[in-house]
Amino acid sequence: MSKKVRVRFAPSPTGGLHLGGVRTVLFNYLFAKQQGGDFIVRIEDTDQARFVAGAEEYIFNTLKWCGLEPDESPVHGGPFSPYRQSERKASYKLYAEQLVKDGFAYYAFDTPAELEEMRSKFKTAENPSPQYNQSLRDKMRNSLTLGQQEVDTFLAEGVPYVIRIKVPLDETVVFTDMIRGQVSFHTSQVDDKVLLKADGMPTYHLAVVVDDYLMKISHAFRGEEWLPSAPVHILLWKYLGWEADMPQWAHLPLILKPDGNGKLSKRDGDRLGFPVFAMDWTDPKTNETTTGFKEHGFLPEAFVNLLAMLGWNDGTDNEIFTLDELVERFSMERVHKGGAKFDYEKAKWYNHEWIRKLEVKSLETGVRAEFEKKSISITDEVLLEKVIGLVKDRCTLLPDFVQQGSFFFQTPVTVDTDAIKPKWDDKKNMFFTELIRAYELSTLWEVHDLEREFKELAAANQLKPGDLMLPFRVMLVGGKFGPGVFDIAALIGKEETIKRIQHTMSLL
RNA sequence: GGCCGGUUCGUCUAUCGGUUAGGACAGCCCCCUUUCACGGGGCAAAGACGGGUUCGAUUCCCGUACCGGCUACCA
Repeated sequence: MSKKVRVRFAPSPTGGLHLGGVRTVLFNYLFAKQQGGDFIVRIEDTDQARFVAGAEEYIFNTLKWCGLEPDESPVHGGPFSPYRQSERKASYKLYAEQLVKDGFAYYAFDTPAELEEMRSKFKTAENPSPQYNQSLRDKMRNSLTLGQQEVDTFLAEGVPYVIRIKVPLDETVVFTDMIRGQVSFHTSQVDDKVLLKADGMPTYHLAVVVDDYLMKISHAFRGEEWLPSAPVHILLWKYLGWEADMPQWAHLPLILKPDGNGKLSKRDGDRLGFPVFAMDWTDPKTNETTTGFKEHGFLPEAFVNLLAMLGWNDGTDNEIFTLDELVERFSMERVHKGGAKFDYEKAKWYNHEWIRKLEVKSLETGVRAEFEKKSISITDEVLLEKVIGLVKDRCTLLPDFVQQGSFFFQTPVTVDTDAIKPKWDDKKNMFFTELIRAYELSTLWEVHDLEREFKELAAANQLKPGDLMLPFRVMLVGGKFGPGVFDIAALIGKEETIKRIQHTMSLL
């Protein structure tokens, strides 16, 4: 029996969850579920300075909306508690000290000013950013250059220090990435990364390795931006003596800006007018709100679907998948290596397809919420369902339902009489006056009866129905839009239809 | 600058050495629709460049170019 699959998503609560982040969760989830394994969410809140209150809750709300509920997490519990790194703080220090004892790491007492000085001193045109590495560490104040006694004194006196990994001089770190195949780095290019910060918190490098080991993580998926630090992590797995338990790595391609270059950032959304976060996120520090896909009127099914297709496909022409279908079809082998530019038009297309695909019942809650946002309360459940069924094919985003359907629930506030006036004459006036009378007497109020009566009356008045339908439409909905006119009349009822005709005629 | 990664229509992509290089979004045209849409049909649109390997390269190898990532006591 093979080792159980355990995949973790490890967000840091420093803000909202953007597209790339949610896609990483998605792929973690898909792989875990497909393999019958566990999907774990661990919170990496080691960065005190950037930690934002409320961000953790936001992350779990997002996961919930997307339907990606974890098996283990700080809020769901699990056998490897705690799942917050801030609550695991004590153990990281032990492992860091163990590494020092074994000669794989060292104490460094350099102050930020000294580091700054080193960087400017060794900065050259060829090397614009000197690293704290094999050659430079001999010139700094650390337990490699200082005498044992001095180090002990510093430690005893509480002089601030960090623990850095001692990267070997001349080795090649080779590993297999599930997406990229064999990747190798020469250690001369890897710097002595800080493992334990002066505040006693671990850096991501130490924490991710320790936690993945302790939580028995079998597969580690993360964004491609982590590829360069992979050798540090692999060295750590080795130095901690856990090499046999090292997870399989997979570095996911990045999601890029639609225009220009670079990875997609939240600023791009504001700039280009589309959401980049899953849900609205208001940063309590700056009070700035970044809009989300949810609030833009995307369905979670569509959001998950479009994210999955940004970097993966099943090899067929099929582009529409449910979450369950994705779990079934997903394969790491088919995840792309290259980054993908985000295309908002295509994203909207996915939502349109999902609105068409979903049944009226499943759309009801979302549509009702859109109407409520516009202060249109809906009391007639049956009418709502009929309206959704009638207009859903012409809606791309949820707010479109209001545009396409508000006039079913309330009399249009404004009527675009300018669209009628130029061609309005006595003959038409007479026709509509007669139409009101005919409809008043009508006992049947069905679509085809309404249409038949309308056309018969038009013929009797020697008018072309085509010239009359536009005015009729404007009278009923207020403008040149909406589904079939007789469908509308049938749904809003006799009384309301007549009322709207009369009202508009009084304006002409 | 260095290291690592990537490169097929404008965009997302299919292609397991032999194809008229396929699909989708966007664009354009036509049809449907007595509104606006939806929908249907069609058009246009791609293998970065240069070398190899091979009977044959989009596909494999090398180089160049371009793009991206990283180069913090951030993740």
